Amino acid sequence: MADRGEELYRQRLSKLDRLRAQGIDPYPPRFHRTHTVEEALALFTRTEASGRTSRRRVTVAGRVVGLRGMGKASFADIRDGTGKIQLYIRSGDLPPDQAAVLRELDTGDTLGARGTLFKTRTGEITVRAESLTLLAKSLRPLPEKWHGLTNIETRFRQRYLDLLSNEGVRRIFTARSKMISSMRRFMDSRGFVEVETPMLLPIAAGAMARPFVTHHQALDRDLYMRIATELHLKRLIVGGMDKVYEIGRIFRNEGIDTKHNPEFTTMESYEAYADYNDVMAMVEEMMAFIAQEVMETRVASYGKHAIDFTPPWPRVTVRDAIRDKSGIDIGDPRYSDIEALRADIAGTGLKVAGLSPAQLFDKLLSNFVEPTIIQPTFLIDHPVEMSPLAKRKVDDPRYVERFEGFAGGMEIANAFTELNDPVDQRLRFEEQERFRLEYGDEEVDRLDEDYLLAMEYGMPPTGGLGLGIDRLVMLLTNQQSIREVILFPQLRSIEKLPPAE
RNA sequence: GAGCCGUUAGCUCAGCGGUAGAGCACCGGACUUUUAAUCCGGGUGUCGGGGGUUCGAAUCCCCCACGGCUCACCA
Repeated sequence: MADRGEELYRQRLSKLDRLRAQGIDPYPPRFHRTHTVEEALALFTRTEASGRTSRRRVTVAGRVVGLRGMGKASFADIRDGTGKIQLYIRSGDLPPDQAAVLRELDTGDTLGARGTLFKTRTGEITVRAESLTLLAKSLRPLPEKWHGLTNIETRFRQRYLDLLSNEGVRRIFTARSKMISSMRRFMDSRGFVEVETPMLLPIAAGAMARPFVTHHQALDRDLYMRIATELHLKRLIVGGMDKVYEIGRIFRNEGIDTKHNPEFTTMESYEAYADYNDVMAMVEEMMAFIAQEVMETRVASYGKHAIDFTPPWPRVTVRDAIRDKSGIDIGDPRYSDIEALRADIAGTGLKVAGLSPAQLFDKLLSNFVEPTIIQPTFLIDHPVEMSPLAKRKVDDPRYVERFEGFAGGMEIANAFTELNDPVDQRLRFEEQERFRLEYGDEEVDRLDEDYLLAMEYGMPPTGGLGLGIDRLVMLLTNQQSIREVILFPQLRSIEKLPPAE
């Protein structure tokens, strides 16, 4: 970056020199303001309303985002985290030793100002500055004030510029923060205990995904970044922590697109003596609660749609949904031979060569069903092959007690009545390992002996939940790309190539 | 991983085979209630990188990098 904007950069460096020559520290260590911008504006409004004529004195600070010189007077707009206020600066009002501050001032600088509040002829609340303190000189120009910063790559690579110039971006991340707080309040109020479990693991299990590999030098062994928090949370259920949840980052070594980032945030919860019906009811309530608290409505605008989170959400079995949308009944006895199912799916034009049974079911769901689900809906009772950690249905062991919550065409929740039969669990993991060998499916779940050991001590009947927070934020802030709701989304690094010979 | 589109000044963009442009920003000057301040003067550039075609390339062709969209994989 140092080779760009060289001219502007040099100009500002020489301003630093001139300031220091005047005895002004362009980066002083501290500055105490008496009011935030928001507080200063409120103070004036209150004073004015009470009919008092005395002018209130404030000290405010912020980044200079606008500068209008008028000869011996200047107007500067400064912005802090709470808002924007105008300064009216008459050079004659300033102490002589501050003349250089005004003379060398640029947009982008951080400035402190003391002065009295008044309203200009055009009705804007303004601080008439008696004293200016330069707090941090900026050496780089801000993005253009009118069009702002729109280049998507720059917005993500230099997110601070995006946040400075695009008001809506700040709102998205404020909403994200509020949603997570709101979710915590909801879980805490129901007696859940928030916990933290390891991110570096000897085996990446608990979900179907390809993991990142890393290496521990002292142990001299490879470790994996977690792909889910599931298995550790269930160990805590075994240990008698009956209601636990974790909000945290997980990592999946897969493609990047508008709905996927390699690291993303989930909330997983496990509740002893609950089943998937209880969890479904909790998810409905939680989503409506968060939407109401953060957006002050249960109906979110998403693209052309209005998504209504009000409970109860429709419940549709996976079998019915697939049959209605694709005409294929995965419960047909003919499909006990998986090749018959493969042939029929191929008949719809989808590519199915080499796919495992779980991948075939997923293909049907993701192509025929998921994109059509706009309003919040629970798809329930998945085939056992897709769900190695879920308990089988008592009346039909080909299916499990599982649900996925969909809205806006995206999966946002995945939950089941947890499998607590250690013998069946071992068989399921072994079946997954067979799928891995037979179909080369790197994304099947992995056998985790340490987890099986925990199960063998006995886990009570438990309802578990995984919820994608990034996608939830997308839905509630009306964003079509996951990169818009992650402050620093993954991008390729720019590597400078040496000049060709 | 594949296809399509894009990359020009600090920012937002035009130019698409014949001397590199505009607005904002920036620099110099005028201006004591402006607010996209205004007025006068100034263009600050490896046209993403490399190679090729051509008398001549920002412009046409090829390769590469990065980004966006669609698809594939996934949540």
